[in-house]
Amino acid sequence: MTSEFYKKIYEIIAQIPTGKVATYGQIAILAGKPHAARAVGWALNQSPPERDLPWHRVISATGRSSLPEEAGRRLQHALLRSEGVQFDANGRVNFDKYLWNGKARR
DNA sequence: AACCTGACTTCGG
DNA sequence: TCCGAAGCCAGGT
Repeated sequence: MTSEFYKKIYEIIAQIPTGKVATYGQIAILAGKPHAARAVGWALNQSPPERDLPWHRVISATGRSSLPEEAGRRLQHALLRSEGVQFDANGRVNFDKYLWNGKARR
């Protein structure tokens, strides 16, 4: 749990700017493990609320929400929409517009 | 240590 | 475009 890997993932996700989204794979790469996309999802699933992580800005490579439950997907959709991220008719995000470039701000 | 599971990704049909 | 199989990682049993 308290591994450096997790901390790194949390660090990275915390850097995703408002109005942008990132994929699990992208985060895995930035964390130093290009093929640990699934582990990233795991980390998020186990992430403590007190971290105040913008988990909703993390979506699958297909541009859709990967949450297992309908309610969760709706919430994520709503949160992103409130930040200005638009979804197309198929419920997918336009990466050309909203994909995070991976650069930390500040 | 082996096996299963999951907020993933990629490739082929 | 959609579906299924295979590959990868960390955790839990």
